[in-house]
Amino acid sequence: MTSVHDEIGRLLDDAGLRYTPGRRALIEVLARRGPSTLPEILAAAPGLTQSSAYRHLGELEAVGVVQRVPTPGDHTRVELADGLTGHHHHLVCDACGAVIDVELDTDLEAAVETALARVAARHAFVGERHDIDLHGRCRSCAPGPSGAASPTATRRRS
Amino acid sequence: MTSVHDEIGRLLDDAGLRYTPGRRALIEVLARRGPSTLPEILAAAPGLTQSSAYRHLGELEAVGVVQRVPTPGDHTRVELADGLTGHHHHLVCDACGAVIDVELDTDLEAAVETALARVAARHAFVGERHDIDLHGRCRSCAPGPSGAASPTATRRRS
DNA sequence: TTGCTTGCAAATGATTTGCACTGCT
DNA sequence: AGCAGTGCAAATCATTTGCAAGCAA
Repeated sequence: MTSVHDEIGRLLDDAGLRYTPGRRALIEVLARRGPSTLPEILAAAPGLTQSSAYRHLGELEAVGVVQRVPTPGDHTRVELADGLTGHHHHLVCDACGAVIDVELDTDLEAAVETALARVAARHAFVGERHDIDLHGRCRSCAPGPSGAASPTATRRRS
Repeated sequence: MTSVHDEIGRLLDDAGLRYTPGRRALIEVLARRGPSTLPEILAAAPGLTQSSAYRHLGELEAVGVVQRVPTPGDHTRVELADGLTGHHHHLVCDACGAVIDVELDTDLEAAVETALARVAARHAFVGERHDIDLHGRCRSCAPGPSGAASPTATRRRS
């Protein structure tokens, strides 16, 4: 596989940036764990500094390699951009902040796309990308049987 | 109209809170302007203090009267909860942060709901509420003819 | 060498909170 | 009296940024 790395390398290069080991480490963490917060990224990538990680995310977002995932909680969550991983949506746990990637039926996507285009036009709004996410409780945070275990944390300051 | 205010008053009362003029002012601003940031709320509601406004939003959110709207930018945007205004979605301008409320076709909503329920089940996820939003450029921020005017501001720190 | 990288420490700025006081009930 | 509301000022904490040193082209 001419893997995603080549693609990323090219995107960075086009912007006059280098695909350094630091950035690569960050990307690999995102590829491995999916939507993550900065603390999570730092924990998964020993050697990365907080400031550098933030800086990298900013650059990578600008270049279109990573994108923010809207979630509750104090930390911004980021993931590899749709363009690299394929279009998908999210199941967001409002209790622990966890995010699960999911894909929807093509026909449905098309229907949503069409409907949004219609309302957008009505407001002279130029649409670029749609988000669809389901908020609720993940397996670990849901009440009842299954996992009454400990949520992965990440709540608001209380 | 037994207006939304009664409903809100009841919700607050159930939580042992009072529907004070300060809270009412905040609600009225949201009802009037739709999704707003705290600075916008303060500007529209003379007499409200920043700390009180933040506190009110926290309580009102907990009681289910207001909800956060996921948007880019530094300030959290809030609006009256779906339960009070009717289910709707958003057109989010990534340039100025403006948010426009829109409603989608009932059939489409149902289809999305069904599809999400299916994937949620697959992940033992308990869904509660779905969000659908279209990101792009609002009339004022879109390039080209129409309004090459000044965006309503509100960007990231740059 | 010229410019992109980065670590460290200091700065920013949105949001939260402690405390004291006012006002319902 | 007893508890909720609220302003003010101080505290927090995620995120950003200045600066100086390291490295690749």
